[in-house]
Amino acid sequence: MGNSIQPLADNITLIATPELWLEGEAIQQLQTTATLPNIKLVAGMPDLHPGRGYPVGAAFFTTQYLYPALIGGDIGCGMSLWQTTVKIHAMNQAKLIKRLGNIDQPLSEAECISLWPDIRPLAEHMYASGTIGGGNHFAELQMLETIYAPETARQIGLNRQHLQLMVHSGSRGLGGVILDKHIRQYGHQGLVADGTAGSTYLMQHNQALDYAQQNRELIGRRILANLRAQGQKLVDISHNFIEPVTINGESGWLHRKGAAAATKGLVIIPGSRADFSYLVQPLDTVSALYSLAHGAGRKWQRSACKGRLAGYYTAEQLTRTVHGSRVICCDRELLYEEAPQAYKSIDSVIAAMVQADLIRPIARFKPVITYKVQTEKK
DNA sequence: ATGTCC
Repeated sequence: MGNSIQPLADNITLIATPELWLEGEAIQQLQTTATLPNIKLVAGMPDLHPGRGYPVGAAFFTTQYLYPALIGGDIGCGMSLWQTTVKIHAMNQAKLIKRLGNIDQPLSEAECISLWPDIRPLAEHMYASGTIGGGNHFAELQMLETIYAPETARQIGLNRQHLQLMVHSGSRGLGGVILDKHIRQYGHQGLVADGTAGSTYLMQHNQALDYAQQNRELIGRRILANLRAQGQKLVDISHNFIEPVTINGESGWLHRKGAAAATKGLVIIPGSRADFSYLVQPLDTVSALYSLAHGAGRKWQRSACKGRLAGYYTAEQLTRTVHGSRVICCDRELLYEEAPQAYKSIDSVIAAMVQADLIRPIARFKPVITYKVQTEKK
């Protein structure tokens, strides 16, 4: 095994199989980024795809220097998984959708505290609290489809009779404000981590990381409250952030951009809205820079989706999937941009990591209801 | 990605 770990250069590793489709531009971006000063090691995940200058689905190890632009605006973006007490057989889709209601408006401070009495202060960024955001962000009710590791599934409390809830969201406007300010002042260059600029960024980055995690918790609690259910958060893993690490005895900074942290317990990896999501246990991931794929990875650019799909599918048709799940999305553009056809098969991404001995699958889930946005655009 | 830009 381990045949899906491909060295692209002295300092670049790519986790991919021959069957896995990867865009040339993404590999190009990976190689270009690897030549930046003080970037020592680079690992491409099997969901690697092109980003704005830098690839998405990769981890970068630097010494001394931080590259805020590598992380991008959505600092702290991540995935959480909850086990809910919503009984599958006691609920139908229509009832669930009705109860879920509209969660597009930010929660007031009082609502936040009511949902989560132990919440830490969210400072001035209350405006987006409890909201999912746009783009590829979503909340999804799911049901267990296959359990691969019954003992682990039992230990963490996975329950076949009850729905699971997955939340994908980030730091909303906060991370973007931090990056914009930083880029205006210093551009895209790397900054010494313990210098003034570097340490200021790192402090703000840590706040955004914290805010993003709290916001996912709020979203989860908000949805559970609407469903009149309880729930337990099983997993919360960020895929856009920087953390200090020591690799081969050298201390430095691990930058993850669309790469899930593999050092913080189980990881939930979503497929497209018409595909499975996998709960996995990370194994030895040092070859992948302690990271894993964060999803299926885009196959088509956002801008190409409508042109490729509009002749075949109406927006209405895109609100139903092959799994019989429903997509709550009143934004027609987003329905096309996030169509399952725009993403790779999650099985191909998972297979690459299994073959590389990076993960052990624990269970997989199928979508029941995917919530994007309920409110019509003006 | 964006209490988003046209």
